[in-house]
Amino acid sequence: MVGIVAGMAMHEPTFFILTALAEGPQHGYGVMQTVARLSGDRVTLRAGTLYAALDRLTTEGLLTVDREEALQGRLRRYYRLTDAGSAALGAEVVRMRSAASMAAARLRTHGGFALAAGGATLAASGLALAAGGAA
Amino acid sequence: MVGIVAGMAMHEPTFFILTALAEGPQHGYGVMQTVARLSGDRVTLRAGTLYAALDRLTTEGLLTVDREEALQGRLRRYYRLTDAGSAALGAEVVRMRSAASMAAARLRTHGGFALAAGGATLAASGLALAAGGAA
DNA sequence: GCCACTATACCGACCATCGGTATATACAAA
DNA sequence: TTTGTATATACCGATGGTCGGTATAGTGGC
Repeated sequence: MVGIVAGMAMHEPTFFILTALAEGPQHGYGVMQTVARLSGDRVTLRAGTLYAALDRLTTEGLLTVDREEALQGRLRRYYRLTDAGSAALGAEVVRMRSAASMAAARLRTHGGFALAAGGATLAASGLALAAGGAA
Repeated sequence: MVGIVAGMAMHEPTFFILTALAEGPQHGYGVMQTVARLSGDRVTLRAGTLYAALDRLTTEGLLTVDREEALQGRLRRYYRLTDAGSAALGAEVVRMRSAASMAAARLRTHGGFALAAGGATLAASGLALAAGGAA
């Protein structure tokens, strides 16, 4: 079973969990807060989603347990990205960018519609991303 | 004034169906082929996924039936994006780009892993890792 | 006659996510 | 004191989009 990467797109909560951990190890509850912050409170992970995903991603080899701290009897389990996890997140970034530019191009040819409300911002971010990728 | 979708991320097949229709009306089977072509055969829609999605998106107001052609007794139902559908796809493009740049930035600060090497190399390494992990 | 292609459509199964709940500790407010 | 909120992990049933397969039906090739 490949599944892990192979081009299969990941769901948004999964993507945000990996993104939250990309900067360094964090424990579950910290991931929950980071994801909320990163997404501007748009994605608020449920406990069920979070811990199920952490277990699943660990099994898949994208995450690993960094360390466990016993804080006043409460357990704090820190997770971090494995190399495979970084690669998977990186591949997802590439996939998202290519899909986004494909859709944007087709929306443009369609005519009338020009990327609602975010035209300038979108173009700017696109150029910035292109520059970053090329550097 | 995006608003319509409220930020909920769509799944990849749904995204590709909207993208396929962004250039102009197509019938179901045509969408299936366009999606396969756009994704380089990575996303091959199953009949169940396709027609269920077309129905669902029509109910949600993102698609509408453009026309129906009776071709030698066979029905050809053409769908097209509504304004809401174009807006939803545009919003999704913005969301994907912002999420991608966020993840890329965090991967960079992490140090070890850099996107600088380029998309193709990155994708290749991801696939290589997947193949290795399968063993 | 059989198979592949076009074309729409239904069905059961899978699984990630959602929403809720349970557990336990600490600290602040009523 | 009791309640409520925040931290922190974890289980449970329900939902829903996708997957994989199948049904139907006409066309064209071998």
